[in-house]
Amino acid sequence: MSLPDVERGRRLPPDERREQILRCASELFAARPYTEVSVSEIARTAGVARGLVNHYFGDKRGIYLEILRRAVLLPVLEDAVPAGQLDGVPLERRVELAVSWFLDSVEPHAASYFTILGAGGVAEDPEVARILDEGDDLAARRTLELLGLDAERSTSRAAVRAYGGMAKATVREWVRTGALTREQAHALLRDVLMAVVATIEAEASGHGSR
Amino acid sequence: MSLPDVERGRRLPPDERREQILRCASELFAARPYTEVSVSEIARTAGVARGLVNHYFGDKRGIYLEILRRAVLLPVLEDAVPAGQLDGVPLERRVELAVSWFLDSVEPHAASYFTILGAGGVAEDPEVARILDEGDDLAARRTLELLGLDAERSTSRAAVRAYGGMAKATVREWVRTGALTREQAHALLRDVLMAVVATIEAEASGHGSR
DNA sequence: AGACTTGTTGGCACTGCGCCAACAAGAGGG
DNA sequence: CCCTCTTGTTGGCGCAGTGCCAACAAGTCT
Repeated sequence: MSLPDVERGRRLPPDERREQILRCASELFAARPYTEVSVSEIARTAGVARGLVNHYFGDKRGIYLEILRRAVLLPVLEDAVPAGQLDGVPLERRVELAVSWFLDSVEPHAASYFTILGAGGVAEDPEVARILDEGDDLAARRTLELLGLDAERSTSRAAVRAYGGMAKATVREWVRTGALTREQAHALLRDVLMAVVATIEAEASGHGSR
Repeated sequence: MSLPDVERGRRLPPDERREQILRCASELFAARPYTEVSVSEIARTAGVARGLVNHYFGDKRGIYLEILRRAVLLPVLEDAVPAGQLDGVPLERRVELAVSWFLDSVEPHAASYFTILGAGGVAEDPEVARILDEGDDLAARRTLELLGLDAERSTSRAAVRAYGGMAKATVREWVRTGALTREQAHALLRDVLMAVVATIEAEASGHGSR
């Protein structure tokens, strides 16, 4: 499992060391919930003294937050669909694209994603909530842009953020439970996103206010 | 905040004592996340020795699980709509009822609910996951029954469980963030549930298999 | 009132965390 | 090539929180 500790005491440039510890910790947090991963274990895995982890991240929570931040933003940021070449594309096709994009980008990390997010312990921490919200909001903006809707309307974003809750739950049903196939998950998310768009547009035109 | 410790050492029948500790712990867990609540604090609040909490619940996780179980099942079990008197009611009206029922039953506990559950809604502890799944599945069954659909089709339940993810997220946008009004939340959930029903029915008739 | 049941207590041993003073790896000047 | 200075790194200390258990005593039964 662990090699005979590659060269203890070896000096590394701070960035590298930081990154190395972060990688090790990331794997551990992806495999086991927050409380069951000890700082000692992170240090041991990284071949480093316990104190060094605290030195770089201050706090166990600190290193967790950094990992969480990456895990949340990573699927959002990677290969977003270029918004330029979508001018003539009809709404229904855009919805299809949004769903496919989401399922594709989530699939590889899905397993570990839930473990990191689950975090039985610190789930409610306001800082954690902030990071999660940030990720959800960014994803909502991307989605609205891809759909050609106004990403600045706060109620629209709220609706899409809420939709995000279903998107995650659907992935869960697909990847974890296996209760849905990818095709079923896709169909469900597609149909529902169409309904969300319809509701958003009704809200926007019908009541007219921001 | 805390009274001058009502009668220490007083003997109570196990059920009562257990219930009392549970109530105190429940309030604490509703106000602050798991890690930040100590067994000592639970004991102090209940006016009881630390050891007694362990005696009744074995384990800090043990008492948390019991509270979680209640928090998850409570909104599901309370005043479910009597399924008998729904024979002539059209689907759209049933959907309205389902959404109202959900929002009504969740509203009072919403604030503490999210603290106990945590932000993401997905916990990693297998036991925690089991409890959450159980609650979601029960809610999905109730919803399907209320809608007059087959609650035994596993894909239907999966779809409604996924919808539950959006329902929770929507409540979050309404109660916590304030980004949606109750009316907007209602409209959104109603329209989306209609779409989910449509997808379920298409899946059920179109591909026909269980 | 005495003895017995059992709800209750408080301290012990252990684990994991954050901190910090001392250490030494490696670069740079003489 | 050695000495020095910077700073990445170490390991142990004190503390907090947990689970356990043997002693204790409240209340009951005879």
